[in-house]
Amino acid sequence: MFPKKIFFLMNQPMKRAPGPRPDITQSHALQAALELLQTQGVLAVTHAAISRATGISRSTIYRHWPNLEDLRNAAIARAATSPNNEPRTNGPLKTDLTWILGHLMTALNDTPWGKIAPQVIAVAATEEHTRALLRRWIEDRSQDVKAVFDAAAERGEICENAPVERIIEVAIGAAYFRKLVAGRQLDHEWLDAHVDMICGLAGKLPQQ
Amino acid sequence: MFPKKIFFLMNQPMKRAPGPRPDITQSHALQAALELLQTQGVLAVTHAAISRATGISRSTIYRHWPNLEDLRNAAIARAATSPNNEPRTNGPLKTDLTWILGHLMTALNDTPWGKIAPQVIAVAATEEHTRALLRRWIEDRSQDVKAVFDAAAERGEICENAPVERIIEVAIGAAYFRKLVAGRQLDHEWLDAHVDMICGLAGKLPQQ
DNA sequence: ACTAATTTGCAACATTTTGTACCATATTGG
DNA sequence: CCAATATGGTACAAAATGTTGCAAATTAGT
Repeated sequence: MFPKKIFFLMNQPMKRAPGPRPDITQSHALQAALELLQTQGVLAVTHAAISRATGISRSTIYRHWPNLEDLRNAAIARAATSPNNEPRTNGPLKTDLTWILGHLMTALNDTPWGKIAPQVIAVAATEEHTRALLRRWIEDRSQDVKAVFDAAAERGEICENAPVERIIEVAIGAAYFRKLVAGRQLDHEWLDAHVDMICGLAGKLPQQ
Repeated sequence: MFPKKIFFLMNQPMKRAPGPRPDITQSHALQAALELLQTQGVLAVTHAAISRATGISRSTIYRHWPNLEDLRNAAIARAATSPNNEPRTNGPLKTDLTWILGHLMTALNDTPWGKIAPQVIAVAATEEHTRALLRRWIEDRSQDVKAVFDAAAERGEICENAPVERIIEVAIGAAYFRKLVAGRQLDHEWLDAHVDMICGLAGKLPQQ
């Protein structure tokens, strides 16, 4: 509030700055966009559709996002907000991996991201911002897993020359593929077997 | 030609069956659709766009595919025609795997499928035919890899209780993820390391 | 060559989607 | 109460999306 007084002293007429009203609108509209994205794909995310779903007038939606691309990007950006799942790095590798990959499993099973990711990946092929967003998401998840491996290495639990980067790629990639491409289920049985597999990779395989 | 004579003998007036002209049109149009799909995504595949690209009149395109969904499905179906890459099952596991996963790599790097797959995966989320198509493609690739593993098992090269299904999922899934989601490159260096990794999984890992 | 069947291109039109402009009203901070 | 902004509504423009009817070109069979 105070900074406004500074402006008040300037010679410019300088609008007296009536605070913007709390934009429940934007939040409400994006929520609807998110649901459309999940249930009917990117193509369904439309100014008109959101207007119908929320009761907010079409012209208002246009004011917030002047064109389709902006609107869809906004919806996607909202969906891609990473849930910060702090990796645990105390226990043995297997325990830590189960924890962090369990989080990944949950994200794919029970959050909007799981349903939206395919759409995001497709849009990323032709749209710059979405590509950056996706890259960021992947990077974040990779870092989580890497932290686990680094800690394990510190404790001497894994082979020195294990190709950690590749192993991370496999650990995350297999989950993505199974769930999003092949359409198969991620459950605890899968998780246990997957973690075992990954642990096996890190422990042995002398690079040959 | 002869069967028509049979119809000629029937009492019905029965159209005299002038053969349809060779539909270069359909083929030409789909080719353009494919290119649009690759370069600009599903959204760009439009009757008007194809008309502009090919010179074929808009109404003709509409005659072949009465609406957008049909048109896009046709373009996708054309892209998803599997190149039948006969797996080799003679040599040692490592050699066979390099062969078949090399084919997968090539498909993702150098064929339309590599660029289109993300679009297909996204559409599959809401469209039945596309989902079936994708499922089929995955199934075909999995069978190729499975044939290699089965032969290796026959020769006693892999562990009895190795989780072959999961290993296949990892072998293919990692490639997909690396290329299509993470946007990283698939090259021979990657292939060699990947095959080593997969071989390691099949050979050891006594299930614990 | 002639005929019948079919495909194509063209133009005109209807409908929906997408986007813009303006104005009256409601809401907000001071 | 005032000034500034957000909203809702209507009207409109432009493009995308389909539809229809007709003349011309193409094709297979006779």
